[in-house]
Amino acid sequence: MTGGTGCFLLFISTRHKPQELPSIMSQVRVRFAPSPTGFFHIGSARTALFNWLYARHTGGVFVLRIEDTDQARNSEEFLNVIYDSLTWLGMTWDEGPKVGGNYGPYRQSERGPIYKEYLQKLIDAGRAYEKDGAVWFKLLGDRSEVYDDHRQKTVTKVANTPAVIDDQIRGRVERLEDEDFVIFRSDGNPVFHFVNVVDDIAMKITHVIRGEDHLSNTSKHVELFKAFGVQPPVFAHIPLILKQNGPGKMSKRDQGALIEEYQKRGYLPEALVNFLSLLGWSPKDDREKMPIADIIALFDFPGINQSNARFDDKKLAHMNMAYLLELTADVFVVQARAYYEKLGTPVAAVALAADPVYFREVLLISQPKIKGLEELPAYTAYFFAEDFAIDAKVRDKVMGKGDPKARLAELAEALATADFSSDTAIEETIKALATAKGLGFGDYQSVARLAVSGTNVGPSLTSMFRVLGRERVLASFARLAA
RNA sequence: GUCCCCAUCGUCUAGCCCGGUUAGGACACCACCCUUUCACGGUGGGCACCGGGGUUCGAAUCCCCGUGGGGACGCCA
Repeated sequence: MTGGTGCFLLFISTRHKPQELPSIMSQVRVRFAPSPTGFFHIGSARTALFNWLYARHTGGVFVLRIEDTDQARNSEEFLNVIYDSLTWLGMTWDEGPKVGGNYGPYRQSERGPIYKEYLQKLIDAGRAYEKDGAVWFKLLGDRSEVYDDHRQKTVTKVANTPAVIDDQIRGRVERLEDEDFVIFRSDGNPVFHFVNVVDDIAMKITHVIRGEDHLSNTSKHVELFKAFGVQPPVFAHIPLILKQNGPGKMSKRDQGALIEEYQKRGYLPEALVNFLSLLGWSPKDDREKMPIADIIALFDFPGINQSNARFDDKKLAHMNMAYLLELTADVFVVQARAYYEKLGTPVAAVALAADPVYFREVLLISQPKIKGLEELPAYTAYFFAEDFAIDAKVRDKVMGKGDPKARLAELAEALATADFSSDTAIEETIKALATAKGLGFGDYQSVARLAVSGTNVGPSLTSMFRVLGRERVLASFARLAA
């Protein structure tokens, strides 16, 4: 699924005119560089997605790099969550852990010698010095002492080296002053700013697409690139995702923030990806639900917004329903069974133990009615239990109007000899009965539905009858009448 | 506090760059239609250019200032 060529890219990829785009003639190389310090959340997934989409759009390479330089905060568990979530969402990486590549290793904890080598370059150039046991990067320019209210101490600002970022989304961003910063900790481990830049150089990254929270780091990174004598990559700082309620950006602790939660709840990855792609990006026409191939074809920097987007779980649920609705019967059943298997609850176990053909029918008559797979167990529970509960409120309402017991008796008589082989056959039976009695379908429906399901919502009544079969339908009638 | 980014319905957004639109779509909400409940679908409705100054015949659109929102300010990433 390749999109434009290098030439095409030059033409369309700029909001502001870039001076020189590095590596513009060669293949695009982007990277997603998560740190395994917490569960994989919506914001990370969206950053990964935009990188992945850009790689696929340009026919470039999507690199996965693990930024695990902070030994104290990393864990293998979180690493696996990252792999699993990316895979589940369909974002396969071309280079990185598990798949390899020419610029490995792809875990920073394994790249010590490379960092030492690059550090030596800075030392040789007189751009690194030691202080308090750590190694600092030395900025060029006029230095002045300033009292910092936030940190409540005097700091040294370095000016006269305006770092210019030519951002694909923000335009030209300039920073007049900065401070020297640590690149190697006193424990000998390198720090984010340093490894991030070194690896982008070593891995020949051409475009850095990341959250806007990194925009204020970028001047530091640009200075580092310059110190190494390397043209910085193209930067694209994408808007952040704000939490649904309350102030601030979405974080791992927020409701609905974790990708694995959606996986557990049976959301379709295609729906989640489609929804995520629309958070901060627009195809500019009125299309929203789109196959991934179309998103890839249309995705590019000019379509990315500058303002932050607030997460909306209702819209995600709607997107999920739209995808669910168009699954073929076979795929839907496979997905639903997988969901039940992972669920592992008693209710799920009962359903899975039932006759597969029966289970399949139950699923299929429910498919057009539900918003998500997670509704299924409660929605269909009565299909798998003889003694399902009767909703008291619904019963009082239904049984309090007209003569429902008489209707039930009439319907039982008619169904005793009726054809149960198809929905239409059952429908004809009920309609004939209603006509004969001078009544409507609705007069029989509510009480019959209450009898077979214990509630007032569910699949089409005739479908339920067909799937349940005559015996169970009549038994439930008798139970309600008793 | 300092620095940086941003600003169209409640929310996601189109329109802004290249001033003239009944400011469009989607989610959510309301009503009606369809209908065998509930959904789906259809039709219609309410709902927005943050404020103030400019520039201009004319500003959602260009400029400035406010205000508001977001981010960064770690030997975290």
